[in-house]
Amino acid sequence: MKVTIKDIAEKANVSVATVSRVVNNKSKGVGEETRKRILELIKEYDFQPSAVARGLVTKKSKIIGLIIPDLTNPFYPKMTKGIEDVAHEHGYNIILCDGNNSKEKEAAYLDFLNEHYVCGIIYNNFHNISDTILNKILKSSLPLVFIDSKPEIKGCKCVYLDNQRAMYEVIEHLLLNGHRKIGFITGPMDSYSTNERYKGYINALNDYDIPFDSNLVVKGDYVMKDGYYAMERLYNQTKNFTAIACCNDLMAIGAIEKLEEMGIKVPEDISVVGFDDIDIARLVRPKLTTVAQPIHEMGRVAANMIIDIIEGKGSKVKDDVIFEPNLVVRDSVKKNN
Amino acid sequence: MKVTIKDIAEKANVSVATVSRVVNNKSKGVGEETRKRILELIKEYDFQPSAVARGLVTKKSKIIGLIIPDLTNPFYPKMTKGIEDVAHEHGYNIILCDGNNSKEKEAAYLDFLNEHYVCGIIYNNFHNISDTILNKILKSSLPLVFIDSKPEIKGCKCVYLDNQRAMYEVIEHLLLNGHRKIGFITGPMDSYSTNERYKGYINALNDYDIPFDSNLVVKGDYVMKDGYYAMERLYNQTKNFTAIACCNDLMAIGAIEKLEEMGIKVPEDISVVGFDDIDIARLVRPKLTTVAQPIHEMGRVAANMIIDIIEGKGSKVKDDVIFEPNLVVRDSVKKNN
DNA sequence: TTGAAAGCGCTACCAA
DNA sequence: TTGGTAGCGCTTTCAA
Repeated sequence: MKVTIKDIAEKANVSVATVSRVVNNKSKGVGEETRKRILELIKEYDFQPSAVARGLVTKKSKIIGLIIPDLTNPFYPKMTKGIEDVAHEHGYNIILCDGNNSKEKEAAYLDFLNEHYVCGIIYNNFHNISDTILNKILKSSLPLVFIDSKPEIKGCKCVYLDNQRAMYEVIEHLLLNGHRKIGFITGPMDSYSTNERYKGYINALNDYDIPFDSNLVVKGDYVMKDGYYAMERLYNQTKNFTAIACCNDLMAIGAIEKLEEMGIKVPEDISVVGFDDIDIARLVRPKLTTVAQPIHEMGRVAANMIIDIIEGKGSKVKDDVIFEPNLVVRDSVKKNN
Repeated sequence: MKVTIKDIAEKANVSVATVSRVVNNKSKGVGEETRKRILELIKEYDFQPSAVARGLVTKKSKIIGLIIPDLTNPFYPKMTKGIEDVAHEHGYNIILCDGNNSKEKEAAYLDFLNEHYVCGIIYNNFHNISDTILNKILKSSLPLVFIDSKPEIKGCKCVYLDNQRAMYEVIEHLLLNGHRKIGFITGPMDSYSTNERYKGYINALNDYDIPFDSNLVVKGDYVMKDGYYAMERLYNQTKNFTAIACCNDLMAIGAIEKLEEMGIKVPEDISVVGFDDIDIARLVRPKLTTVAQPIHEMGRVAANMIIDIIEGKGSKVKDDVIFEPNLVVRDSVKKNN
């Protein structure tokens, strides 16, 4: 049987109110003598206050909900670590929800978190915010910070990378290395970051007077296998390219796998660039040229934001925190000039 | 303002008890007419019952706590996915706690979970169970399943790999390929799996009449960086080896990185074997020979076990479920004979 | 079929 | 400095 505050109160011959006071470290209102006695009892009986009962009264908790698209993409664990680090520094815990790349599951998790008195949500939505989800968000008065995306909700707090510029730099890098026909493997087209990256691709092409060719663009899904199949589809559509930019590293690696299987050498025959700079990027051969996101730091910032909002310091929190990309040049791009 | 069961009851002109009945799908005790009306109101006002209040009464929840050592080791996300899959099929949610390779944090999480009425815990302890933690476990009456370890607690439920045999097969493979001086990079020596793997190493050596040389054994910590430094230390101790077995893939990859940096070729000069068969293993060059754990399946089994226990079918749950390893031969071992 | 009411473990307010 | 107590939102038992 679990020991409750009432048990401790009885043993100590005081009221539950008094025990509550020492449990919550209210400095005043408890005599030194009494406090000591209660503290001892708490230790002796290993009393742990029920967070549930407490939550029912206070409507608060020290739990932050975190929704991410896919745990098995190393990008997200890294982000999660950043969030967890500062959360812990401030005494908060994280409940991690893996949306499994599914809109429905994300929505279900949103409900779940709302039912459980988390004190805030950090939301890394994979797809654009659907009406269902938007509705849930607007209805809920929970503090909310978006990470790795910028939904079109006025006044919402977001931390994200300048994705457009990032992809622009990738394409520019390819261009400057003499590539003219550049394939592009996207993410899901209804995702914010994919769209931004796509714009970066288009803009760079425009700025360098390269005609856009829709045959060079093929849709992917951010997982490795999909990079493999996207590569296959691209190759069936056209063989007229010397480089491919991918919307993430996982797909780039999948694409390279396919290319190798077809006897095509990277980067000698085809150059490939990734996105994210996950650990694997520097471990595969050729080492993957990619663009790094300061993802751990982004996690830290998001966590600080949500905690500020939770603790009533929301006014000093900026709406948008935008991070700059960092092109990491390795060995998967050939100099063509 | 959040709408409560009381609000719905008022709008529907019934008692909260009746609303509660329809919310909980109690088939009998509510008139068809009433039920319909309430259901509509619930939809209209988007009523979500408070899991917290409910938990306070029932002392149950649909949340399973999961403690893992380190999210950034791809092994654990994979396991987590397996667990989550089954959990979701049964209407349970996972609250994921990343112990960050720290005993203290694990202990803190154990407390955290106990305070929050999770209905069960799946625990992947990194280090051996300390007395503090053992105490917490014994005191708590929560259903508990250990995964990826077998603590010495009588009657505890565990699912794990036959680690000893797995490493035996690794060493045997090396031996059969003509290696006689085999280095060994361990995990933390107070971890169950490390110890078992170490025994496997020793046993194989014995069975093949290879003298044990303590200079060939060096301690690691299961992270990539540590493989790198372990390799360095090993090399400083002795240069008299042709192969190295590592207690996980991450360290194997770190070790290879160090070897390459020193101008030593894998596998031509030194052979390296990993453990776990995470995705990266087949992506690095040379492709890593390693031993696969059916980790997703292990997660599924653990989840099924805990749910069975939670739902009172604990008697049909076996104490131990042991999985067999699967040696995956790739390109990181040289034939020396 | 329905309602009234107790009570889950705690916090917070008011009174002593 | 302390205690009494209402009430958080729900489930559950008993009675109607």
